[in-house]
Amino acid sequence: MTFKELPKSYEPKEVEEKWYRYWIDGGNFTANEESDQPPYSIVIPPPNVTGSLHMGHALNNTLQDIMARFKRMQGYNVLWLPGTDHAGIATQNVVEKQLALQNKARKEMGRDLFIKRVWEWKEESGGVIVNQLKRLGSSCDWRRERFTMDEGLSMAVREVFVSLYKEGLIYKGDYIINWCPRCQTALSDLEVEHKEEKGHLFHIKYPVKGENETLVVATTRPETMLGDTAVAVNPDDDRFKHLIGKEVHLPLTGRVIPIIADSHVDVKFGTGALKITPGHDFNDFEIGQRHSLDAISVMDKEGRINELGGSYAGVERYECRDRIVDDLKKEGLLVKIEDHDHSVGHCYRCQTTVEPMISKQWFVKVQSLADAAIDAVKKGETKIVPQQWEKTYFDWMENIKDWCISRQIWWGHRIPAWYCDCGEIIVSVSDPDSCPKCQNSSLRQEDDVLDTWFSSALWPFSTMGWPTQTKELDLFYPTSLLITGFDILFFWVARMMMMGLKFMGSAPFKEVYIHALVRDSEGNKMSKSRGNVIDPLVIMEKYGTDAFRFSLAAFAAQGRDIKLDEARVDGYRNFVNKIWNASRFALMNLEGFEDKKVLPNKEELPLADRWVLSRLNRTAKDVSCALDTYKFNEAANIVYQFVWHELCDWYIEMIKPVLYGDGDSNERNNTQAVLLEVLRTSYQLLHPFMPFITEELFSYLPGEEGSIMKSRFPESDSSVVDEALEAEMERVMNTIKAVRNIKGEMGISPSSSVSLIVRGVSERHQQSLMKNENLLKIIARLDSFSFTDGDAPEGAATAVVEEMELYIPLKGHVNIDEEEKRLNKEIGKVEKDLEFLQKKLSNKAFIGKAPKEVVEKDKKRFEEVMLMKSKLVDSLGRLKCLK
RNA sequence: GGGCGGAUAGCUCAGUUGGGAGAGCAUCGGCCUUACAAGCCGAGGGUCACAGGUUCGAACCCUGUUCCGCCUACCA
Repeated sequence: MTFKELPKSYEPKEVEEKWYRYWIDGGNFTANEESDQPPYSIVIPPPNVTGSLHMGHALNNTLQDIMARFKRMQGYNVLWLPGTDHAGIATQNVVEKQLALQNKARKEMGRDLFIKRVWEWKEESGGVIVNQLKRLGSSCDWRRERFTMDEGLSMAVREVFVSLYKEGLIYKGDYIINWCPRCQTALSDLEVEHKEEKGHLFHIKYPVKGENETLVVATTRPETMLGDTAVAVNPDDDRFKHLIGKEVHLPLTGRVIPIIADSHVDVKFGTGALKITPGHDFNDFEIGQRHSLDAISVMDKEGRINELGGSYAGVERYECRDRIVDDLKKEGLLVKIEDHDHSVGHCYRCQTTVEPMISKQWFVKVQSLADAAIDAVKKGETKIVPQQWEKTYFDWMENIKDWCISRQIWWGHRIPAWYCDCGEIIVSVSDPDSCPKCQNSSLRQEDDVLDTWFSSALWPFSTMGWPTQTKELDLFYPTSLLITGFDILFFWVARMMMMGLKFMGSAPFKEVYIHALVRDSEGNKMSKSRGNVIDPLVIMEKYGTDAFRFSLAAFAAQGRDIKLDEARVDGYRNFVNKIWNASRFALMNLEGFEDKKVLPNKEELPLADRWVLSRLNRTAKDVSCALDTYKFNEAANIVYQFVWHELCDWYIEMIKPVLYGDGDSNERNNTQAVLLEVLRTSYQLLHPFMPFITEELFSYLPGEEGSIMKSRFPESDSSVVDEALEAEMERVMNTIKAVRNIKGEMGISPSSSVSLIVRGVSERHQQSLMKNENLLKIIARLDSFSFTDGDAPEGAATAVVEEMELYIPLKGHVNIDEEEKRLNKEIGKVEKDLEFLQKKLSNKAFIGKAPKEVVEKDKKRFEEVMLMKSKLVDSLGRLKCLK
């Protein structure tokens, strides 16, 4: 048999491109709706079509890919369904900006032309993030890629809208909503970002009508006084009781408004008198409703004062604030201005300060939907991991308010409602030809489009063909798992829960894994404005995709944000390199290997081989277990530890004598077989994390054809796990470590050979050590290895491993002072242990109350350590005699 | 205001039923040992934020405090 040799170093780039193409061409990512394998499904959190890959995406998709590849290798029929989101406002903004460069405006173009332009943009640039996901190695079923504006998904949107409308769960009305004066659209509560800002509290005198008295109100937004329709005081506030029912002159307007009593007013805040502007404040709106006050909108859609603002008409809202303050000062009505910090709402797309406004909008009545969504999690139909997020989910769901779903933009699903001159509103899945009431055929469709999250709320089933009852839906809904960041728990997860339960009758996911946010190494959120963004593509380019993915997995501890430290990525790049070199070693040492297709009986194998197989099986079990519970960091660390420190540091070193020597060819063949088996299994364990290098290396293995993706994920064989054997190996390893320690501490060059004499060994251990003599000699670099029953050798360095005393004669270059120092150090350590154990064991309460096993264990330890100490002290005594 | 999370080695972080604190990087010392110097071997380094409590025993459970982060809210 001849074997391919590996190139000297791993070149990620070429390998990654090669294998990704191979996987795609081979249809390896394609789910099969005809398969009778158990289904496993994940829908991707669709990134914005405008987006480009950031760390959040990279983490999110790496974790999904790990699960997808893991489950696929376990024999599941995996569907990982990808796609993008049309991102209404964001996309419209992007295209508008492009148009602005050409001095064009959306409104001049007209709706149809603009939409056409957006589609063109989508075709050209919308694929960026998809390609970046591919670069990451994502094993999505790209044949099923969806876009929220696809025809099928749009149909689902209409179905849902019409159905909810008919049931009375969608309504239209005049309410106060968040308005972005720049985007010129309504926003839902969630789309408003609150930020702490330094502001002022203006104290303004409102003269009481017919009295020689003024009522002072405090406000942060004096410009809204133009829309005041009352002043409210607390009904229990003695200072103002006599004013309730009277009226005040609203300064600068000539209007007169009532003084009302409402318990919402906080006696202790400001002046205790609250001006009420139902047209521009959420609270005031509610108070206004309670007291049947008029709600006056004094601003236009761009945030300028409108004609109802009298002489201020046309003035921008903040400019108006200054002017009003000036004017109040002139009239002597401004009492004072205090500094006051408060939180101000901003548009999540453009950061403009939002303006609460009264406006005709469409809403979803969410209470009943939310109740069902709460139930599903309470019953365990959907499990949220880590569980702490359930509380957040419940909290939000329990306090949810009706969802404003209409947006005054063009890019999105246009609301399927048509208006007839006769006053009829037709809500219908298909475009109506004429009014069912008056037969008039000149109908006008609603201008507004739906919130993007309305369509993404349907994602788990609309992408599988709903409302058509497809095979995919049958097989893959509900999905097995959703992986997403907590930042869209409300935006998206909660809404998918509501819609899935409503329209599919079951929750869309069995489990939801919520991962953390990726931050910079200081712990700050990455953002363009902070300039601390680490571009995942740059990292992939520098360290390779596998190293990057492995880093993300290793960082992904549950419930904790990730502070990405590039040094660790560098460390995992070295790990990739290590794997490569270990493989290279193996392939260089396969001379004469005959593949017998089956592993030798373990009885025939030497200690090292049996040990590595035992460890390997344990590792396989632990990795599966960790992945099943979404402990990605544990899984990564377990396999890292095994491959580097057990396989490379110990096993490969231990088998070198067998592979290099000209000894028993059968023994060598066995070891070669074991080495290949361990490598193959390691690649399989690593594959979900590092798809590329493992596929590449797998292809070099003799006897392997086809993709590692199609191979079976390692299942642990518990009959191979052997604790006694692992203990035996540990004794050998500790012996080697003791020799290395003496050499290191005594300044003896590692290459200089020394003798090892073992005294006081038990018969069993002696046999085992003798069997491994060759191994000990080579790895510990000994020129002789022997046992003695007689006196301890003189002039030797000493160590104690279990019951064994180890002696290394130091011959001519003996350094007694050094060895004395070293022994004292060892004795010091041992004494500390003894002191601790002594204290514990002399505590009657401990002996009496602690479990027997624990007490026994400590007693045994105490004896062992006592023995060790006496041996070390003896050695020290003998050493002193030499002086 | 409410809620959640964090504080462990110089740095970044693990530590799930409470039983003598771990990793990687960094540091120090020694090695070109024919897979790998992106490596190998050895060593040093922690009153697990603070104060109480429960327990034979606490990084872990309970209470309180301080500092940091995030989410959320009708903070005029």
